[in-house]
Amino acid sequence: MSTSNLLTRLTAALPELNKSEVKVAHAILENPEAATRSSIAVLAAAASVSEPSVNRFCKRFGATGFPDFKLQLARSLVSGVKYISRAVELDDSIDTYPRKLFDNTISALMLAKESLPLPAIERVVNHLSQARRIHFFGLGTSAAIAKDAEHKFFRFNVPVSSHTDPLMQRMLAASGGVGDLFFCISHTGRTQAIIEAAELARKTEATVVSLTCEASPLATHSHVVIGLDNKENTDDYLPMTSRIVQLVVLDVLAIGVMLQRGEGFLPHLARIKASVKNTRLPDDSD
Amino acid sequence: MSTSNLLTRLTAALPELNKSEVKVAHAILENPEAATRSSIAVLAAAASVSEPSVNRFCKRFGATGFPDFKLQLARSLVSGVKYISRAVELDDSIDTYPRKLFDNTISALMLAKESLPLPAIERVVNHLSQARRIHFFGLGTSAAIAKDAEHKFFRFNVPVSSHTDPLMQRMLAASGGVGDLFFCISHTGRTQAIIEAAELARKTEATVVSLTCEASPLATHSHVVIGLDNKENTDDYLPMTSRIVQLVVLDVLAIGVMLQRGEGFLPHLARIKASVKNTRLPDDSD
DNA sequence: AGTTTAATGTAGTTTTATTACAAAATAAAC
DNA sequence: GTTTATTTTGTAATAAAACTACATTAAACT
Repeated sequence: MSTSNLLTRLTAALPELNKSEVKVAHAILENPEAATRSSIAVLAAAASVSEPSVNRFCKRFGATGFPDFKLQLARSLVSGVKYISRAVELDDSIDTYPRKLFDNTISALMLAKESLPLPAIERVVNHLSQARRIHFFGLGTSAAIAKDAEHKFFRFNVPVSSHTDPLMQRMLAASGGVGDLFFCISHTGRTQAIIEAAELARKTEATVVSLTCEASPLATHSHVVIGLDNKENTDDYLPMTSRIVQLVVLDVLAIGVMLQRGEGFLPHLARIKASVKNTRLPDDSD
Repeated sequence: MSTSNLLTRLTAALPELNKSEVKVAHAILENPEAATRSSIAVLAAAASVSEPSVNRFCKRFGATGFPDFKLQLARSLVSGVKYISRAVELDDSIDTYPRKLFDNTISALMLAKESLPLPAIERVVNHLSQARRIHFFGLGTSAAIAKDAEHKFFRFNVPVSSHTDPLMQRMLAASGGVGDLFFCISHTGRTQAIIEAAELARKTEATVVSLTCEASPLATHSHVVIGLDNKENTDDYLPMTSRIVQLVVLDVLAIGVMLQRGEGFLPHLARIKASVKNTRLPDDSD
């Protein structure tokens, strides 16, 4: 049984559906709660399609029929994610847009979880734990992600740096050698500065890894690619969900490296954590 | 509608039911999952009662009929596994830990969504959109969050900066005036350097806002606090889910400001987006 | 035991869902 | 640009499921 949220799947599949199926999907997304209580006739009318179209729609999504589909839908709604794909509107209020945003992020994560490129992740974890130096490259929004990655990976006893200056990136890339790992982060995979840095690094003995969108120019210049197919609405002006997914993927990589280090490594992490204690006021719980 | 679990109600009501109703209840409790997928005929047979008995049973429990009852039952069955938090273990493999991590992040977001401090968010949005200068302060992991916030808020036509240097933070804080907004980010709310910066800023005419954990020292030094009660296991050595929640809250704030600016502001965002285009390779979709 | 009341089942009706097939629309080939 | 194949959608008939009215049985009380 699929563990992912049915509403998420519905939204994700939207572009691959035919006309009447899209109508049905919209009718359901419009008011999922009501859909669980409607008969097939009512829903068909709401979507202005025939009843068999609704039935076919249900089967397409793995249900045995309409009643079974309603059941799955009801289950999905319990998880609390109701505002799938419903973009924030200009007339949204404080009572709606915060939850919508959380829901959108949650469903982006659910979707990403289903299509995680595990083999690529595994290979990158191996590269990361064997690297003698790690360089995180990112520009724009990805700069913050690179910075975050630096903060996480320095704990693994490897020299780590993050760079947002294209010149710096080029120079470092050109001087890469065996054991150097260049980790390029780009939402689009089309940012020229990053691509050029990756190209330069590829001419050396260094390893080039990228976290970007599948089948992009950056991807072709990398040894290993963690491809996240990004359905984010780029009309939204503010990059949001894609960034969160990337951050969680970096968390996954960090945990992967930690697990490779094994139990013997935990005291080291504990020491790092203890080192921060002095900078904090005492806590009742500690 | 009753929020309590249907299965619990079923068990509780058991002694007050008639013979055939008890049979039905037992048949359902025997295998609730199967019951949600059975027809009234199948369930009646399983309980060795007539179909109308099953129907009456359903109505007795507040349902409009058998299908509605099944829906409620399906809902009850998932509610138990709502916020599963599965810790990563040392013997986890590539097939388990990435999904666990995503699940943990997802449930952290679901949890946060339920207890969003909406009034505080609203007030902070007002402060942000009225501010003449915004300064994001963060140290350690929160430094990356501050950087991310900077990237998001500079789009609103306000001077924004993020600072990770405690000295810089103190100097800026001390020289704050009317219209200055100091936004302090700290997971624990106990990092001394940040608290001191907040104290300094409070002595000026500036506004101090913090995104931190409720009832912490930093919180007491702020005009407005967005408090996220953080259940993150700090034994995990790597800060993860709390950070994501903070980022999404910042997304919420950014959207909030955007909504206040209204429709007339969208062209401005479009211009910023267009300005990045030249740095990218052409895309087939554009 | 007889009567009343409640509980359960039977059979028929209505609603709901599915299937088989035909019409329409779209895409491909000539 | 027409014809042919393919896909998509709808119509109508069928089957399944749920519900209702009523009959029957069982239990409770006089």
